[in-house]
Amino acid sequence: MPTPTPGGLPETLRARGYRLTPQRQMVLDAVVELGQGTPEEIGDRVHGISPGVNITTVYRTLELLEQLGLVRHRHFGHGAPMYHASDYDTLHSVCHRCGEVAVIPGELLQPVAQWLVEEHGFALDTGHIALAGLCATCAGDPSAE
Amino acid sequence: MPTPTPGGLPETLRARGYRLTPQRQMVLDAVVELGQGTPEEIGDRVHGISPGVNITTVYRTLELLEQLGLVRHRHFGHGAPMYHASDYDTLHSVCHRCGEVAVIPGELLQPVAQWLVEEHGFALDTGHIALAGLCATCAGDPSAE
DNA sequence: TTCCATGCAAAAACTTTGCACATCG
DNA sequence: CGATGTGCAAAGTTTTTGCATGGAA
Repeated sequence: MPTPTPGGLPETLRARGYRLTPQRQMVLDAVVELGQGTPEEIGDRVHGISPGVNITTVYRTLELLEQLGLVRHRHFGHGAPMYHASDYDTLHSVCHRCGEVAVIPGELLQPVAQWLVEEHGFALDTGHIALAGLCATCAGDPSAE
Repeated sequence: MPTPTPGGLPETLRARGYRLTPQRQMVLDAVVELGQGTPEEIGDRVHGISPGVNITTVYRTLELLEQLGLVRHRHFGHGAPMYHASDYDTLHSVCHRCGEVAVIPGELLQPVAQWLVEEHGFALDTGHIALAGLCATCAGDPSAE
């Protein structure tokens, strides 16, 4: 679901004394266009436009963009983190077994979030982790590999 | 909270045609005694008893024990997975910022679990991931590093 | 005695770091 | 022009794999 590129990158960077570079713009664009992706996937996408961009730069840029609040990352349990634009902040479920990912309504965790704040002062970050378990297929068919 | 060592390892292994080895017993013991730990932590503990045991064996054994249902692992968002005995299956919250971990009642996710099964046939595994967010300290004090 | 399991070494996957050159402002 | 950013190469982590030897049954 590629959302239009946010216009705020140049301003956001300058406001904090950072420079606007083509690489930074391309990485942000890639994240937005992909919806979400691992650093490697984002790098691959950037390479499609500018093959010279180094994966190191992708890592450094993602870190910077996250600091600036433009992107965030989340973990699906295993492997590399998934980066996504800050506005694409959805709750997911992942299947342990086959890796299937589904988007689920974040409001589902609303009561949990409320309990955590009230009891522990803990501010739940709904989008940061995916709920793990077994998808319908894997749960119903324990034999398959 | 070290629980007494479960007695079932030899039987469980034999029942599936696996052999009982000192390494397997030591790894399981270490997991139980630690409550939970990363493969490295578990390896370190085993080394305290038998320095020759290779970390490779720890990885392979944890995988086997998980397959046998004797241990499970969970992710705290970042870094290495935490292995724990199957009966130590609790829900946790982790702070993004300082890493603080708290145990929280698993029943909190009961409604979420129910919704997931009914709507998607998805069997939520409550203990597998920790809920991420900011602890009271970090949430209230955004300046600190 | 016969496989299964282990140790060791090397590779793989993912990230980080150091440094000289390039480039934004 | 000067400070920041990038590419490149190398190293760091964590985990996996291949293979010959060792050990449980």
